Amino acid sequence: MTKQAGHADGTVGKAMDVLEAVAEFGRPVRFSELLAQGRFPKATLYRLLQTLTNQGMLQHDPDRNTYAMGIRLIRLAHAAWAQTSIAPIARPAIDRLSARLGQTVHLAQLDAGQVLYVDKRNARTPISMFSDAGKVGPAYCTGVGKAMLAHLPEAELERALLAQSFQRHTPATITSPDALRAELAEIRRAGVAFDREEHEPQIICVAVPILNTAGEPMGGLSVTSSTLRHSLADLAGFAPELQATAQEIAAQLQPWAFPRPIPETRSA
Amino acid sequence: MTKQAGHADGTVGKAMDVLEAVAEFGRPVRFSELLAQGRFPKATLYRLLQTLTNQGMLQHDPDRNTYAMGIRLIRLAHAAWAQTSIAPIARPAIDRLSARLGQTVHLAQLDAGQVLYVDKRNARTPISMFSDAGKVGPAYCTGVGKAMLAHLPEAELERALLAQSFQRHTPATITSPDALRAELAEIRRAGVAFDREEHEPQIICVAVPILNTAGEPMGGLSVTSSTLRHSLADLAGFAPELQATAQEIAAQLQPWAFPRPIPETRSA
DNA sequence: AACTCTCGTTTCAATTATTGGAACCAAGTT
DNA sequence: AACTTGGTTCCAATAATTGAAACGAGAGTT
Repeated sequence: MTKQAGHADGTVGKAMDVLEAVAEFGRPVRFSELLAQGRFPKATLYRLLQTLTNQGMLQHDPDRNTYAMGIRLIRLAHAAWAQTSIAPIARPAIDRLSARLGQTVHLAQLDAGQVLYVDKRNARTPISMFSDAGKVGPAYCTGVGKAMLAHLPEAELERALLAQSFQRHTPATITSPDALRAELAEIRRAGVAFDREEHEPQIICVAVPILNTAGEPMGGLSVTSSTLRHSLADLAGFAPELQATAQEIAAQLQPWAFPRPIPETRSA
Repeated sequence: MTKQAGHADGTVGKAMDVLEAVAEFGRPVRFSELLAQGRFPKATLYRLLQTLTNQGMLQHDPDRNTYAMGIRLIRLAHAAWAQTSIAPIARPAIDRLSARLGQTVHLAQLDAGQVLYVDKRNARTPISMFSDAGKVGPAYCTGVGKAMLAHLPEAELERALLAQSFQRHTPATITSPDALRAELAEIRRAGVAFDREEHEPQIICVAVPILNTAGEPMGGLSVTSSTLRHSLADLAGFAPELQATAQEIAAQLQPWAFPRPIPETRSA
């Protein structure tokens, strides 16, 4: 029978699956726990784990019989962060924006139709940590998500839309592709996107895309607040500053000649 | 660097090699550049790259025909961070320490006999990022490394010692297990460890372990400086503050037990 | 235009690794 | 001692990987 669509090519695909399974646990995990997920038969999972451990991608604690993320993986992740994330480049600009606005600022990138937060600043605790960044969220109901989706080439947008769950989180959530398309057109026209309590009640935000010279979205930048402290109109007032910062970042981005976002499916 | 980690077992091993090769370039890299390394025959390398790209571990820029680290790795980085790191817990304490001392502060954990830096503060640029942290270093010739090794249970110390390269970096580097054992005994007695230009010339540091109630080292904390600015005696003056902070962190650590449950970040 | 050189992609049969059911072992329970 | 749970190993059928070589697409060059 055919393998399930999406991710399953070769041994490598399976190994990456295992890696992610371990990652998702967020703690050292036992063989049997992974086995219970039913992703792979016993012997296969066993050898996969062994291989990954040999490769230093996982670490095996022989006492507790648990597996955890390995040092090599951390090194690679570090490299990925430094190289393909726009965060290091955007950092100074975001520092300034955050200082000037004194609001919560998010920097995100699009990853397979989802929003990956790569940096975050908060007025109260101006220290940015990776523990804040790195989180993944939906694109269809967040400011940065919609801002980026709005500027995606048609073909890629198509794929991205398929990846959306359109789950209703609040009364304001956009729950259909068509409604989202309309919203995206409006965002494209206005140049800014708003999150009108679409993801969480009382949480609102204004966002702009960071575009390369080809007009493709390389990232998104947003100011987030709550209805208790700001109105949408207040947030709209931040838009010019956001735009300016986004363009500043975009300018820094060019020399690096970054690869385009969302590689995704080939052939099949 | 050449490949160290291993007998390339299976396809997975080779894939990881390719991943690391790309990482080492530190920039988007062409197919031919990787091919020129002679690690793999043309077709093999080609398919390996394709697989990794499909898996989101690499990104392919079709215009420039280059490969770069993929975004999926950043997600994994976040997981690794949340899972192996005491940084989120230690953060407030380190903030305070850094502010009070105005010196470069490192927070590290022991990982398979190596030092994994999980946070770093610098007086000049008080923003801590994963690009600073995430680095891996030797244990036998760094302050934090020795501080942690000194408090390892005998069995684990044994394993850790086997993982040390004892490579000479400077005239002061400790280059034998026996010499290191003696140094560790002294550190255990004194409660603090010094790096006396053992890793890099002119770089010195004072470090203390962060111990749990069982006396096992959960991490290490250090103040780093250079001989141009401080003497070892100066650094010794920081020791009490370091100790206090280490204990503060240790206190915060207890309630969380060992593996800290990850705050849920699910979306779909 | 024709030539050619480089770079990337695809083919295909021989080789090799992967697969996973089942047996096996080791500890802890009843 | 019998039974359960959790982890490791066997091994023949299967499916993937392999890589030399052919192929195609551009970019210069003559």
